[in-house]
Amino acid sequence: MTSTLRRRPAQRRSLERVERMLDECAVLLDEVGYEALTTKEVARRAEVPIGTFYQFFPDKQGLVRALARRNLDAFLRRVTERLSHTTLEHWTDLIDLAIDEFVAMKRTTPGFGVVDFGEVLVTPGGPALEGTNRMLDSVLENNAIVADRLRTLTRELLGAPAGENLDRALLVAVEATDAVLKLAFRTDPSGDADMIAECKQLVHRYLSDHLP
Amino acid sequence: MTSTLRRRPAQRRSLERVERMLDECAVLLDEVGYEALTTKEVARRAEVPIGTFYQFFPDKQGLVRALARRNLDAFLRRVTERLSHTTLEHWTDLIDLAIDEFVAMKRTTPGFGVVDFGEVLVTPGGPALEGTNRMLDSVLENNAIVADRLRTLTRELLGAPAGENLDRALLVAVEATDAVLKLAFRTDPSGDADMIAECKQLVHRYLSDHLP
DNA sequence: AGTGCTATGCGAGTGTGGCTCATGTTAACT
DNA sequence: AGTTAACATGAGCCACACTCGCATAGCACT
Repeated sequence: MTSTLRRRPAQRRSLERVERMLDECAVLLDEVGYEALTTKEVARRAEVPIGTFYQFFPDKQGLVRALARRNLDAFLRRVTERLSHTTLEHWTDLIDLAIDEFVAMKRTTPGFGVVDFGEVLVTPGGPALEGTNRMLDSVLENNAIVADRLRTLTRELLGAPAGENLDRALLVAVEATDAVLKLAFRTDPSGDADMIAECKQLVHRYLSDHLP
Repeated sequence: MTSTLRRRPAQRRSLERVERMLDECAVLLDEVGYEALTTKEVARRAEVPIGTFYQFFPDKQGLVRALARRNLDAFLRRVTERLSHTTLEHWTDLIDLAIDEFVAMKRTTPGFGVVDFGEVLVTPGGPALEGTNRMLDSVLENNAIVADRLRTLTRELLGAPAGENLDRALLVAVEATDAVLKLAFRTDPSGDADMIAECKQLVHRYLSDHLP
């Protein structure tokens, strides 16, 4: 995939700028939501001229996509980090750990409540004429990345099981988890605890068909 | 809830116009997606002046929300219709029937692939300043309506079971189903059959904790 | 230090879309 | 026929996404 950025920031200054823009994008998303987010305001808050903004991001969606990507990286890093301090008894522990980490990020990482890994919006541009929307593709890909990582971890944990169906099952599980957790946070802005528990239950039940 | 329409069309002409606008909105969604959809174009295709458009719909989101609502009504009607021709053996048959009908609508109803019951987008406007987004609320509500209907049907089918947990469980199930089916249609525009099967499996497993 | 040359920084300006509102038209009732 | 209220209309307003041509900074070589 071609990078989500137009120009990859080479020098320190540019790199900081890109980070600042992503930071401000995140807090603005929390403040006003995706639709009301304006590139001008992001640029203004990050103290970057609008022209420069467009040197790095192809468009508004590109900005949000880049943020989603950063969120994904952070998530995987945090999960890996916690795994290095923990010994898992059962594959269900892995699931629970991942869900807990996701929930923690929902609560603390700015903007994560709105975009997490990318599913803010919005539309597959059908057989569209032009400018078809890459957003959903990126969700697909991002959730697929999570699923892939989980598969690897599961393999490591359990020796070497897994028909090819496991891949699909994990993807389904990730997608379902994503949706239910979103529901949990819509129901209760701090994350409905009962629903989070239900989410774990859902995934455990489902995956027990595919794992020991 | 206050109606999604500004003015309820009283006369025949107005009613037809509103229907036409929703129809054109649906096909446009398929053609260009949500972001690229313009109110001007919807109005133009429906042969309705833009001013009149805004007599009925509060804004672009209101239009899409109204379409989502119409989709929901159609879905419930179709499910009810099919139920009247079928005798269910088990509650799983109900689930399967609902899923099949949803899939059928994804395949045939214009715009349904993009908005179904409303989750096109987009954002909860945080503690936003103004114009906070009602879209997600409407998803919440719409999926809750589906869940509620399913609960009633289940009660009828099984006599009278069900702790209060069943309500939550059904909501979770609907949300998860929605997400997985979306995945199935992203993976394969005509609806990945294996994934649809997995979806049923997911829900069966999960709900078997709450139903006999 | 000076001269050319490329990469990067910049923000006024352009096109377009969402939405309004002043005015025209029809219906409803007396 | 006359009065009034409801409805219809589209030119125009404002704000936003995004561009483009000029300015500046960095660098290489003399």
